[in-house]
Amino acid sequence: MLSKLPTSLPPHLALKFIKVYSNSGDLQRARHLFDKIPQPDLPTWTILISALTKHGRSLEAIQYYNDFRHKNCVEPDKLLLLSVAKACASLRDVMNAKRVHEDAIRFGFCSDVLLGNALIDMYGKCRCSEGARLVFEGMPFRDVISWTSMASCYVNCGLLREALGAFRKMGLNGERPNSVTVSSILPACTDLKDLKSGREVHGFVVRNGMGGNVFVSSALVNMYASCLSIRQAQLVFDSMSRRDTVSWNVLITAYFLNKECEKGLSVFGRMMSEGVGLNYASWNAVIGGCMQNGRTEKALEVLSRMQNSGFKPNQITITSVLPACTNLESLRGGKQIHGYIFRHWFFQDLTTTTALVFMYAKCGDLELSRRVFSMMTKRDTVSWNTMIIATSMHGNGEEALLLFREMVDSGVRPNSVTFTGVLSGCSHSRLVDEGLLIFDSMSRDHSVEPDADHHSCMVDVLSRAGRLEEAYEFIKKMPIEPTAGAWGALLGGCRVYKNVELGRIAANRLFEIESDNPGNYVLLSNILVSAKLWSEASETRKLMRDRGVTKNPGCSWIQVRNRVHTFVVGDKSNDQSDEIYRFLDYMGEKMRIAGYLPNTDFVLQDVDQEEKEEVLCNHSEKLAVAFGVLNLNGESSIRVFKNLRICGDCHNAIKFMAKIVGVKIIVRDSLRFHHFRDGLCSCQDFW
DNA sequence: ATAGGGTTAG
Repeated sequence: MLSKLPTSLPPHLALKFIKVYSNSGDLQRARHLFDKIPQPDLPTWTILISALTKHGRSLEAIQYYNDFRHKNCVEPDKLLLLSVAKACASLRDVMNAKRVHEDAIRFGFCSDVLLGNALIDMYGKCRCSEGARLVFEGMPFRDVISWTSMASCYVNCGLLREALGAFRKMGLNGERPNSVTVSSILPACTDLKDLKSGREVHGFVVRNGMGGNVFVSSALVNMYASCLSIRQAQLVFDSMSRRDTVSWNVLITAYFLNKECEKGLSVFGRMMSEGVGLNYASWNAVIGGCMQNGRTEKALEVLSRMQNSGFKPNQITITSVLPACTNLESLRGGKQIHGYIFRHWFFQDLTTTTALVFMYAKCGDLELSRRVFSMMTKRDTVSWNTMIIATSMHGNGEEALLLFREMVDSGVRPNSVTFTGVLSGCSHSRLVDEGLLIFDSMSRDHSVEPDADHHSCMVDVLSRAGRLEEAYEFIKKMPIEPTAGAWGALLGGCRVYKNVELGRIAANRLFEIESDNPGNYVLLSNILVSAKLWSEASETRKLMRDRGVTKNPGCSWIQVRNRVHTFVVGDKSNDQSDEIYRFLDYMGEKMRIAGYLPNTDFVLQDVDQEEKEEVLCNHSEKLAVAFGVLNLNGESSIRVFKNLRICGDCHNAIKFMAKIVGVKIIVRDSLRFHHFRDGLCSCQDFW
């Protein structure tokens, strides 16, 4: 068909054909025809560009608009600018948004309410409140839509107080808010947890009879759930005359946010039995809600029901369930989800990719974590933070510092989480001076005020480097009340550097502010035992018993094929327990020949030397490592996880084992990852 | 012409 058309149509005919093709949605042909016209006139440009925008082909619309500007022979009309403004809004394209605004001024459309409103909306979607305000303030006449768009823009930009201000001001300026205004403004109250303003808006809704609008009433449910209580939210929900899927979704989310999983699930059940249509957000609200409340199993169960109901997990579903692999440290499951993400092109999404980076890091594979991060084309504060935290967890402080520099250089603003990440990296790599410099630069260069966590990180930086007196001085000079984190860091340092005096001070503070944490009693007792202060050590353990505090049982686990195998000290319940102990015996001989000396400091009981060595050989981490080595299946590395800190003797023994067996052994304890390879550990024995 | 719900880091 196309080839039979004459190559150059007379202009009026070309316009007619482009119109026909555009209206029928055949934009390929419309473009084809358009491209052949040597000098299109204004109506032709306008028809094509507005058709492209209307059919969601915003990128092409903007390209043609830039062509149009380049040729510079015709002036744009209002309709053309309106279309391009819409295109910029849908792509959140600030750069071209500014061009449209410029043209509107240059060609004298500033006083037009219709175009002005479109420009405000465009800037709002682009999250550029300055632009929107310029347009808004330059308008000679403003209607409800101008005010509503301005308020929406403020909400989009996170300027919630300003949004409420606009709502209040519009009444004074003689414009009455409508239901759209109200449903735009209520999320501001919700996010601010501002019950007073929320009630004020609710009053307005009642006085003006807007309660029947589902947008408005659903927003009210959300507001009450966030500002007052789930009960009040339920009351508003019950009084609604009309409810749609979104209203139900709001209620479900509210219950999960309030940690009432069973109620959330039962609302979801009612939704199904009452025949309310479910959509993706409904499923995602339940799955995400379960995940947020630690109900991983339930989340996975709902996920499979979702799939059985004909909903394919979408990008948000996947991002919600990915932390299941992160928390279960299931590298296998995580890789499967990565495959799904790859096949469905979800990897373009920042949130999803960030969750992937974190999953790989927490599952012990920093290399894959880096690889995913390096492929990201756009990075925000959270994604940079995630990579920084990932490298810090693995003890690569230098790399964390480099990432931090790169982040700042690329113009992404660090927040308080960034600094917790960087500083903990410094503490794991003995970067004391660097840590101090970063800490000092926080408020000066980045306007982030150091909080209690940052101070604790600094105590950790100093303590881990053995500068215990300085760490103690730092605590004493802190402008805020030192938390358990700060004293805990000092106590940890005292354990490594065997400082009884400061250890006692730190522990005694911890026994007051964190009296139920068994770890503190155990740490002090360990310090006292290694100083041979047996009776004081047993007093500490007595104090712990008297207070009813019980030691957390240490346990280690490892995933082999599809199963997680868990070990406690002296465990003999594994199918392969006999082999494990035989293997450890055999290893023990080889290790001794290689120069390994058992470090019996780590045995608490006052027993004789031989017995102490016996006790050391059955620590859960050694059992899990042995099991991993026995079940290598051709892998060159194994990953073991432990709930408590790795024991010092185990740390030493695993170095020897990695060398003798010739594999990479990765152990994650409660504080960080240790990469054992060829007789050395990545933490440089600094843990 | 302007409107609501589901996702990532400590």
